[in-house]
Amino acid sequence: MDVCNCNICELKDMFFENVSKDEIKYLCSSKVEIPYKKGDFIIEQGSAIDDFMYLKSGLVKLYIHNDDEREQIISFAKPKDFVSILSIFSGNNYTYSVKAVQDSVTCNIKMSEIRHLAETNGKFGLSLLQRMSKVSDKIILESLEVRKRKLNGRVAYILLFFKEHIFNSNEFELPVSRKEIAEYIGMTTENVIRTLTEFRKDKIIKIYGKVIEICNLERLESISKHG
Amino acid sequence: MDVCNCNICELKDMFFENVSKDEIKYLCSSKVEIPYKKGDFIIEQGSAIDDFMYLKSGLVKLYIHNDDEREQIISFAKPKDFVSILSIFSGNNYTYSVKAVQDSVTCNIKMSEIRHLAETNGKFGLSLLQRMSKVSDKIILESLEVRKRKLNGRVAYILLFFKEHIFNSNEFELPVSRKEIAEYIGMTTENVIRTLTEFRKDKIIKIYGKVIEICNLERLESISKHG
DNA sequence: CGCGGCTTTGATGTTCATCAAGTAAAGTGG
DNA sequence: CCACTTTACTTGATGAACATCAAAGCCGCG
Repeated sequence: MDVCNCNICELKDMFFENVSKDEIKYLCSSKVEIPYKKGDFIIEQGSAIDDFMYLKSGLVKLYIHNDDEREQIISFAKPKDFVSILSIFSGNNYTYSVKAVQDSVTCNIKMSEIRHLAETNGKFGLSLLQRMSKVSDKIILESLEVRKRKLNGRVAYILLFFKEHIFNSNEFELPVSRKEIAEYIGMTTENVIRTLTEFRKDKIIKIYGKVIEICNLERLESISKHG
Repeated sequence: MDVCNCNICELKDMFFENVSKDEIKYLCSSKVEIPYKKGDFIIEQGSAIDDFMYLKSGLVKLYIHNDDEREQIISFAKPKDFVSILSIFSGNNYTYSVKAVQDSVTCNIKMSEIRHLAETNGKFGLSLLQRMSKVSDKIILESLEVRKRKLNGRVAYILLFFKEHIFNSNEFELPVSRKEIAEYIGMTTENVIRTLTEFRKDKIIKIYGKVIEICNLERLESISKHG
């Protein structure tokens, strides 16, 4: 697609099916790619919503910064996911922060242009609605999944989440700290560690620092399901 | 607006600003109003998504039916809220159930027509996106609010929720059972009751069966904030 | 090298779910 | 309309699950 100088942009495939070459050109001419290092802020809670952001590579966390220094992780976004989700069509400022947990690259398009395109091209608007809807759904349903589990079930759940949705392997390097796991599943760091240790003692996983190897997948799945 | 035989339909005001009279006529000609009695199913989890539903009056709960007979309440919808939210643009079947907790009336429009209108009228599509986005936001942020609290904070939170968002009064009849409160805030029925009793003993509220009177609003707000 | 953040383990106490048992209220069928 | 069944509500006792506090080792980074 030489209408766009971005050779690996999946946006086209994903939800621009109904967008003409001219429209893609229009969007792409203004798009900006921004690289981030691990730990960099991508979005700071409270800042103005100017861009529509999409993750090209890496891994980021979406989280809320509470008054009492406690952070709550809402969700992780992986390549091809939207980074701008909550609020972007309904508010002027971000209600959450986004930080890179791995080196990442975002693709940014001005919100005004997305809005304009949605207004003038209904099919595009509808695809956008579908995508946004899917993202919100996933977050809400995942949050209910986490909530109904006890601690060990939650830890098993997030390990399987990384295995299945991020790394596709039984062995992987945890991209997040124990503290961040705790902030995602709503528990304390100490208890996350204790649970991991328990899994190790029960020979369900092996732990080499940040690297986790799942040894007994069935047990882990069973714990995730039934506690 | 005599283009529509429905004299109190707020849809027009809310997100049909950019819709022509002909288009409103088109939508309204096919719309159906359905009354429900308290306890009636409005949507059953798993059923096909055919209609876009909007609550005209009453109060409903959106919830997930888990395998183990445990229900998790996702959210309550009040008049002018959308009843169809999750999945409706991204899936074919409902991932949740909706039940009337008070006598209610919904206004239903065929999804195919909403889709068609969104496709042909970009401004309408964009308003719809805004509304849907706002709903998802609210659910996600509320769920984080609940999650970060301890039991007494959660009970205080839901009492304030009813006071502020549903009844606008310090005295109201709880529209839900203790069990349903428990299913919403993720605790057991017994502990919800115990907490209410505690609030009563501390003279923060008065309880007459289903009727709650908030006597010490500041205390209740303080508990909701700081536990 | 030393500081700060992450990790780990243990001890302790609080919070909460579970079990049990009884009362009250509300729907059901004769 | 009343006996009957079911569902909602309430209280207490118990133990499990979990947070908190404390202390120490580890690791990366300036």
